[in-house]
Amino acid sequence: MPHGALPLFPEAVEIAGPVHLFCEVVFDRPLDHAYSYGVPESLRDEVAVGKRVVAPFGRGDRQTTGFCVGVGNEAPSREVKAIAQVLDDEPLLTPQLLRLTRWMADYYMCGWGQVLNAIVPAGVKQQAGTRAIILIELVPEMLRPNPPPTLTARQQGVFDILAQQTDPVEVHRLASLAKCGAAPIRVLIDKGLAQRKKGRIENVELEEPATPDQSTRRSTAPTLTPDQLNVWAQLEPALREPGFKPFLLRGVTGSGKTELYLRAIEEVVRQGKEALVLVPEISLTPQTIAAFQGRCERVAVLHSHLQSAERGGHWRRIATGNVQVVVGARSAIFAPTRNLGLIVVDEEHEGSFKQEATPRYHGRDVAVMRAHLENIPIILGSATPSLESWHNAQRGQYTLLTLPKRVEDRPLPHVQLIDLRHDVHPDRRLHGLSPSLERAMDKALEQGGQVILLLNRRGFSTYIHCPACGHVEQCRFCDLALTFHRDRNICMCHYCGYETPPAERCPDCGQAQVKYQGMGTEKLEIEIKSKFPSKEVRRMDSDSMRRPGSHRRVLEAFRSGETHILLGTQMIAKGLDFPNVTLVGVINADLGLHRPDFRSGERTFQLLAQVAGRTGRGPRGGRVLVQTFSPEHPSIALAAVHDYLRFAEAELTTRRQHNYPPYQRLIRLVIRGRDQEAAGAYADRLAAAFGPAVEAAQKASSEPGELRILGPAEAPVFRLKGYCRYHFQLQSSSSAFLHQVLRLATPAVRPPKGVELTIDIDPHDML
DNA sequence: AGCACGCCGACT
DNA sequence: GTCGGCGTGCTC
Repeated sequence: MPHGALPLFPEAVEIAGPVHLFCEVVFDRPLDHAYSYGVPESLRDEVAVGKRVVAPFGRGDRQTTGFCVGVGNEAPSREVKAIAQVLDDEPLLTPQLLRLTRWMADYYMCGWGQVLNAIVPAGVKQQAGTRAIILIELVPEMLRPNPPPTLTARQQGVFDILAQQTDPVEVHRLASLAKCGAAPIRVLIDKGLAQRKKGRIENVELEEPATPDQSTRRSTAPTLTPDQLNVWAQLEPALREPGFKPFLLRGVTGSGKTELYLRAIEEVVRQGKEALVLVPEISLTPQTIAAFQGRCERVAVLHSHLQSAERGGHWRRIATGNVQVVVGARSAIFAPTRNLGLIVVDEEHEGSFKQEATPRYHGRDVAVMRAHLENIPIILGSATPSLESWHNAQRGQYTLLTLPKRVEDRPLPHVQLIDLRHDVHPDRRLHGLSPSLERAMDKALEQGGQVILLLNRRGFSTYIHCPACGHVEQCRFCDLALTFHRDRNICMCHYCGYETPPAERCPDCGQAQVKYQGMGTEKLEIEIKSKFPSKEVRRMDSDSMRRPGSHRRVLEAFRSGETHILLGTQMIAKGLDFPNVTLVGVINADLGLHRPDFRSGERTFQLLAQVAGRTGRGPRGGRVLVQTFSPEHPSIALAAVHDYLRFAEAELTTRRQHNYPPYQRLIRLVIRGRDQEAAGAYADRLAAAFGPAVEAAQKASSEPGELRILGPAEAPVFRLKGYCRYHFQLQSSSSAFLHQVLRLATPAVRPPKGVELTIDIDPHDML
């Protein structure tokens, strides 16, 4: 029956016989379509789109959990089985999320059920943090027995209490309200006057939007700079009416992007809608959170370290419309908002938005698709936009908004490149600090400033090397050198986590004097402490930040001025805002540059720009010293002069030359197996299948598709976690054509036992 | 993915 | 003779 239509002859509906109900179910399997099931009479009131159901699936009719993605009464053309159970009281997904995940399954080439399973938090599926309760309500007057049954005084008391209630009451509460036991309630139900209803309530008290201290709460909005006003003038109209409007907000560090996000959020919240803010996990600091909580009521923060019950609680609060602003990392894009009005993706260029497990989605790209499906504006913000987004802005897909200057006209810091080929220590040994950087630190500290040092490598030494035979200690499972961690006296593989105690002598030639070479943050810390013995030094990397709260403690000590020098990995490059930092030193800008990855130049530029932005945020100004062996490299030279535009232009030119994104689409296939022969043979079989698949795809499509296939080749790191790995790179200007070729080629050539094939759409990690 | 069916090799 | 390897195909 169409929703809202009243039947002309109510009794006619009754005699139309039982309307059979059917539902469509998707399972957590790499299957690309839904399966139809019948809905037994007993479940017809419970079944609903977005709930999970249990159904017999496969030859053995195994009871399998799946998501119901459709309900209807049109009988399927084939015979169907019936669902056995409905698992959820309420749908776990909104219609918008169902559409979004459907798109993801197609685009990222995996099962719809796999996507759904991955995005619904475990705490929601287990209904952790809630418990089932029984609610009692009166039977509607028309349906009560006639004549009315006689009631005892107790039963009448319960009845009267229920009559006063507007909502169903929990049994125990009802008993205490009526000052009786369970018996009179049960009798009331038996006599047909009251009925039971299933319900579910929160078990745990959610930490309420951590009431921020009064100083930050409802902090007043600062006056906008002329640049900000200009951006706001373009943003505001888009927030006032529906429509998919993507914006790319490029604002140099310290230019006040966050203030614009906040205004935009306040605007949509005022309209009674919700806002969704995606930030990189690493930026989800107390500082960031406070910025949002200070200006918005009812903020839900989704960190990755939430307990599953907490996460489930937030999800339910969002689903019931009790949250206005959701702030979170990648997976927060799946927050089940009811009436979304705006999406913000901060630090849009960050690689951590890409998930490196199935479904291998990119949070920013999913965000853009969600905004499109919800018909709402989206703001992608960055000081150094990804070239994908930049290209989209250049060709008018996104509206470009620019904040070219820092607030209060503070200059961007002066960046000086130190050529490590010439600027060496008098003793000729390689130190972390060049003489120039050491002098600059002396001066900055002397004047009461603070120093941040970036070294994007954790551990003590990055390789262990025998000077006699040249042997380098490698991971047993990977083609990678082990890093020595002095704190824990262990050699460790940073890819698979393999650990082994340091060898006394070279395992190859028996020589006793193995050298611990290459500089990591631990070694740098020791060097700094010995060179600045009177100063307080703190290190921040994933090793020293293991304990909960250590992050906050280190940052507080730095903010208070107790710590003078803060050194660390890229963890310290993002978002920190300390006005007293007058010097930033980059120990080795080249570290990421020579990786076999077409984005290495982009990443280097972004990292330098980010870390440079950590200084000069106060009235005292600041400077940046960047140590490098390749000062003429465009990523480094242009970062030094804060010239994103020229960098983007240069980088886009090379991307075009090599048919890399954003000009062409890229898909990477990785084949891995413990047995090298089997993996290699499969890679060859797959390669042979591409020819016919391309031909078939060309025949099937109207426009001629082109495709470049690189591979099979050994992956840059051939052995990883004990697997031998081969890979392909497929490039084409048409994403649809790439997908089509893969859909034709891969089902025909299935990997043998022990070999796995991974399809990575728009890959980031190329190792 | 998971499971059943089915067709070939080395064991009680 | 059968147990069990894995390639193949299907799952409403």
